[in-house]
Amino acid sequence: MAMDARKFRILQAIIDDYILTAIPVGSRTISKKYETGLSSATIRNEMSDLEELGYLDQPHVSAGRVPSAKAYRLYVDELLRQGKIDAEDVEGIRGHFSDRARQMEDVIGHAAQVLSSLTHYTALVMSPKATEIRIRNLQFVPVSSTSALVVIVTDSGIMRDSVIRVGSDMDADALYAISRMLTEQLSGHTLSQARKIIASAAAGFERRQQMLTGITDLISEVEQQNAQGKLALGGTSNILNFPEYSDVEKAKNFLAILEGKEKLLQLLQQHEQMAFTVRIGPETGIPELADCSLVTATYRLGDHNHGTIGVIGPTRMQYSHVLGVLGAVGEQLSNLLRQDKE
Amino acid sequence: MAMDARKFRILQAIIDDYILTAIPVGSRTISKKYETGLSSATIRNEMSDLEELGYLDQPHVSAGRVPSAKAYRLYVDELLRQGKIDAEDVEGIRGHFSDRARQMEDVIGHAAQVLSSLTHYTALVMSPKATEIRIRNLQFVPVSSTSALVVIVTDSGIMRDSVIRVGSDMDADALYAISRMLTEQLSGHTLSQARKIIASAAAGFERRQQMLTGITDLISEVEQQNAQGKLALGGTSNILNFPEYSDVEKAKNFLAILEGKEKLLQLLQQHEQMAFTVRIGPETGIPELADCSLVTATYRLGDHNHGTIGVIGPTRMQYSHVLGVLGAVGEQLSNLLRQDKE
DNA sequence: TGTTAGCACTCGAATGCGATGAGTGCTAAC
DNA sequence: GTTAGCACTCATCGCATTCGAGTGCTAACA
Repeated sequence: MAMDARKFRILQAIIDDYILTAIPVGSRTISKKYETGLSSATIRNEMSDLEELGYLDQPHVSAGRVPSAKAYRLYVDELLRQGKIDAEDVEGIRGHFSDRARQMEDVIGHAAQVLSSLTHYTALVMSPKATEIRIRNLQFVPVSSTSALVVIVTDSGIMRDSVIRVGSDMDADALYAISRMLTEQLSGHTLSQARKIIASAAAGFERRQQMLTGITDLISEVEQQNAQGKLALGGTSNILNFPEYSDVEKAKNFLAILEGKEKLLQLLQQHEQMAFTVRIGPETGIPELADCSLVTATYRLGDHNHGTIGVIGPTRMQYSHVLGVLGAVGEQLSNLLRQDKE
Repeated sequence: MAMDARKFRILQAIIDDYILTAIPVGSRTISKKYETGLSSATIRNEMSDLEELGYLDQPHVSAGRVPSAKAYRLYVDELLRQGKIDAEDVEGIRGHFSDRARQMEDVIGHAAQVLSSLTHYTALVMSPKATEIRIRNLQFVPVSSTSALVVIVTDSGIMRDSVIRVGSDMDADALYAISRMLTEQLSGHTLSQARKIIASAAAGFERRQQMLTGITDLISEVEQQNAQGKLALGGTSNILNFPEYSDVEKAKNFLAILEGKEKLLQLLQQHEQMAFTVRIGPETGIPELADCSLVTATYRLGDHNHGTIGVIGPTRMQYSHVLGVLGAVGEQLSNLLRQDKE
């Protein structure tokens, strides 16, 4: 016995129904609500087969059937193969982004909000992660007589600043001169190259030791932050809208995972650079998310930089809709950031 | 009939017990667990009086009594009056803060984590809010040929940056010259003064219109952000550990309030500059937090700046402990930031 | 050979009911 | 003023019962 077209149609109907209602679906429901020209008895036989094939589970004998992770996998693969993704009103989504949000951080936070309100699931937005960042400019801004703010601008448009101590003999003009010199030296180099350059130059400037280590520290920080990206969440409490999380214990575990962002970052990083990634239940590799699915998409920012947006919800997720929204939001985000860079 | 010393002692015992167990406390419990030399019958009479006075509620006739908001208020006022606040191991807390966290944002996020893990409630940390900020330095950093990053440093040490467009005729040196000029003009002035100065100067520089509005926009943004402060949360899912929030519907409302931070900010702002503020249940003014309490404390950063830290939990909160932790963390935070400024 | 009607069977969820016991309020005695 | 005693209340628990959605199987049908 193998999977045939009819079995597949019935399975789809079951999944569609279960996604909508979250209650185990019986043979009669399928034969009535979905116009298969088949009686409940026939459906029953097919369902029995589908269960044997591992696509359906039965919570208990007198309940209907529930799709298994394997079933969702098949379902999603088919969606992706056919490109059957809900077309989203891109213009409508653009409206949500109308505000000028300047700081990268605001942008990703905002995107997470939009994404969660459009999908009603929990949204994740990770800031772009560059594979190769080059320094464009480095500048000191006087803060007090003995400290200055170092600002680094990179070609991915990411800026980062930090206060360091400088000698008390450095006035604004001296700082500017150093800024120019360092920019000239470092511009166009990657972060790790820049670190080496400073380290080798340090030999000649014992007096400026503290200042130089401040700069290398900052560069490391930029590298580090960039390596793992910043993560913004939206709609964390949305999960409580779903009956599968009406159990407080489960909800707590879920929320705890969201709070300790490490695992999420790990999860988001291990995806290939595919347009869409769908991880269903056990595929997430996190026991606490065993009955959740994670759908992610990438957006681009220039050639070397890409960020990730995603949605976490129950396995019976409205995949088609979510994929559509992710696609549209990702596109908007790419556009927005492109404009922003200019 | 009025409140006398014995009634008060009994009320305290009831509150203590209820804070610990979360189950309505009966007369027998009090007469046995707490060494009042009184029988349950006497306690019963007193409890009846306390109920009449509005300090106790009775969920139903055959259950014990539960303290009312009014009772907690009395209890907390007494704690504060007597200074009966759990001494906290300040050294231990300092250990949590050992990492050098440079950006203000990291600091407040970190503080929220520490606070929530020490109290097991949900923690709020608001960044310092200055009543009067003066500009210390304003500088442009070239980003591309037509855009630059404006960095504003204020006397409260807060920096904010934003990208603005500049004419293509502005090279690094020209930008530096303008930076110097503007810094000279604006340094020492408050943000609103600075806005006016720029506006009046704009008349002579029609060509630089775009650039100048960019700057005033940024100043407004700093003002705005500063007026309401940044808010970090910690331990949002902690609330689910308490039986009063085992009802998913209530938990959802609570978490939704946390997510839409506006109401929280409002709440945190309306406190006087007192060492501690305790708002119990209805006193929060937010229906969704009707059975929560909010305890806040302030920390200082220089003379004009103060930030707020706080904890939200069920009304039966371990007030004494929370007040102790808030005091200690606030102190640590003040120290940390003082060092940071130097 | 595939489909369907019919029917017995299963088992979770809902309902009803009495027992239990924690806790109260009241009264009367100390 | 305090306390022992007692009747009373009412949420909770355990248990039996009913209800019904859904199944699997068999036999008849196209």
